Amino acid sequence: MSTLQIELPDGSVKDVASGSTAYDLAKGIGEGLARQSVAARLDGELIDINRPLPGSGKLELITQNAPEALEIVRHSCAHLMAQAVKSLYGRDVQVTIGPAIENGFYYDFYSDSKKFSPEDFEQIEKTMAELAKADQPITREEISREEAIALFREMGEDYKVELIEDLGEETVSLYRQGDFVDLCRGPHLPRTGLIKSFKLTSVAGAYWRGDEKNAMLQRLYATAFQNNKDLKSYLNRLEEARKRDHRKLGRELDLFSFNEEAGAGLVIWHPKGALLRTLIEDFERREHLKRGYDIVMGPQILKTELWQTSGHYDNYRENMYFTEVDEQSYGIKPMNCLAHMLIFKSKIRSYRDLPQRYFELGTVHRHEKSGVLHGLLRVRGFTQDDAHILCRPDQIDAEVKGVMAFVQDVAKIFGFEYCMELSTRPEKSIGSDEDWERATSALMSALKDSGQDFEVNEGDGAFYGPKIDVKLKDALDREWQCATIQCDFTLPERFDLNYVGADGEKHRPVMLHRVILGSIERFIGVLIEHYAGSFPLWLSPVQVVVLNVTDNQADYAQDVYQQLKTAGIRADIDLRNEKLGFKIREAQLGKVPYMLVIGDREMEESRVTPRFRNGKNLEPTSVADFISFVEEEVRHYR
RNA sequence: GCUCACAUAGCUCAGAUGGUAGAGCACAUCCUUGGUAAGGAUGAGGUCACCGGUUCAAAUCCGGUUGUGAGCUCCA
Repeated sequence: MSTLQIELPDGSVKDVASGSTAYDLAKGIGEGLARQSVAARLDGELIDINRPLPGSGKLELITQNAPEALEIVRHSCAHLMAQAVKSLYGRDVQVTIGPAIENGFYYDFYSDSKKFSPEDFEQIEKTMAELAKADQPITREEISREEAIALFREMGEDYKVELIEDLGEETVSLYRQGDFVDLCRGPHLPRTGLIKSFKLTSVAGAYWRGDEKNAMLQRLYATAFQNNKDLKSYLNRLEEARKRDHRKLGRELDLFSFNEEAGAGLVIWHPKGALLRTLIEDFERREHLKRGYDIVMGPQILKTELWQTSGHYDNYRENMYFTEVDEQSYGIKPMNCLAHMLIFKSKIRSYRDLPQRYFELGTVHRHEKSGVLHGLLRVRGFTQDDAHILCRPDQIDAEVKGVMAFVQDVAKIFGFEYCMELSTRPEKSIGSDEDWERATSALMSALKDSGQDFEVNEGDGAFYGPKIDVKLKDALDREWQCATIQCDFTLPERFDLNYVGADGEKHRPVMLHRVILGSIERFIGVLIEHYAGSFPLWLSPVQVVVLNVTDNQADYAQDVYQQLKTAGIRADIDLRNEKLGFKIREAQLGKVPYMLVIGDREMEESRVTPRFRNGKNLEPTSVADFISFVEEEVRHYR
């Protein structure tokens, strides 16, 4: 029998007999290690702990608590769930696929008789627990493609048969536990007994292979962890996230609402929400003017012919709203670029005038599919902090970098973590290969120079050009695209934009579309969850509320309130005939940063006692000092 | 758009098997003048999302529409 040379992480090399498993090797080092190991990594590739080592190489044992083990636990748990479902429903349900995902795993089932509902979860979980407790060995085997097809066809698993047929491999691997067998690449845990902490979380529809033309499957979502403590802390985190859901906080803080009669996906901003939005918009105008942008404004509707010129009519029509008056069709704008093009075109431009940076808080309407609407994060009418930069090709680099610096400054002010992605040419697109190539490499080089890590999404660009996306995370760890920088060689062409170069000839400018916050609506949605509704002082719709202890201080409280209002501070006053504790509770629930408590003591000394929303009282202070304090905080975006 | 689920007072929710509705909070009035997260009493509020059907009778059963939620697909 031949031997394999296995190098361990400490650098030592062991000779093992061919046919040995990583488990055997671990056992040779120590019983405890063997028991703790759930898988191994041979030359970077994960393999089962009890699979004969396929060759010589560097071996690393993955122990139960290693981060890589979690994915294996979840994948094996997906099989366990499928086994439980099959044992409960037999041939009424067909298995398809079940991978591990970011916070757990899912398994898609097909059935025309069984409809899963959360009421089924308990029984499935119970069966899973029994199967786990039985500590069934999980074994791997390799069989030929024909044998596998015959096997799954015999079992009535049509989806598995289709998978194998499309796989194009001569042999496939199967995993068995008890009477359950699944087509799988692995790796898996050696025994079901290693699965200890799991919970089904939801059921939803999903298309077979993600294609809406295919059959609708039922997806059971679940999660699994290495121990109950981790599972519990994950479930708590979900609970916390639900508490800061912007849809819930939006109602509780009276920021905005939606109305069935007005229409889905159309935000109705209440006074406090509209004020918050105004604060953000004012911030945006200041920041843009500071950075050399010009504020412009375009109309809400433009003739349909113009949308044909731009290509939107051909590529984006199904998302647009149209209206007709006096036999003239108009498109309600889904993007702001058209008017900006017309501004550029309104006179002859010299190369010396470039770049032109047109900024607009542009309200757009897009007919999003009904099923995708989601609070403020996905709506049909929204306002973008949109700008179009028209520049010479040699200016692209500097402009893209300028935008990225802008994004970074703003993300810092709001305290967001973000990640960047580069999206390349999609199938449905306009423009020449050369233009796409040029635009893509311009964005790529700006990204590389910025030193930011980024991912590349092939084929995910806009139809008119490649883009850099910046994504922020919401409370449920979902990523939302906010900032985006899109390079566009096409629209200037279509609109025949040009400028006079140093050589006296006409040249084509390049256009950059970019947003910093993206949609103000979406940004505010993410912002609400980010701050859990407790906005920093500079953004709080109500910054200060004046609270009197008894009617006796009403006049003085009014006077304080007036001083605050005069100083431009967003103040409220609560003179109601209620106890101080009650007023504080209300201000607290309203997440007002500062409460100014005024009783007889304060009145006599012409002072106020500020209370911060974390419950801490500040020293009694004069109104003038408090005002300067607030102004200083606001100046620093705190 | 697709799958599944849901829609009862401003909000959060009760209302087996069909017999025209209830709680807490919020709101109003009165009492209470109380120093850091809920003082007390009384009262007002709903054509049970909308349209149609079954039935002697529908919040309850059926169909459709609208809206919402979880996903899928698609996007700021």
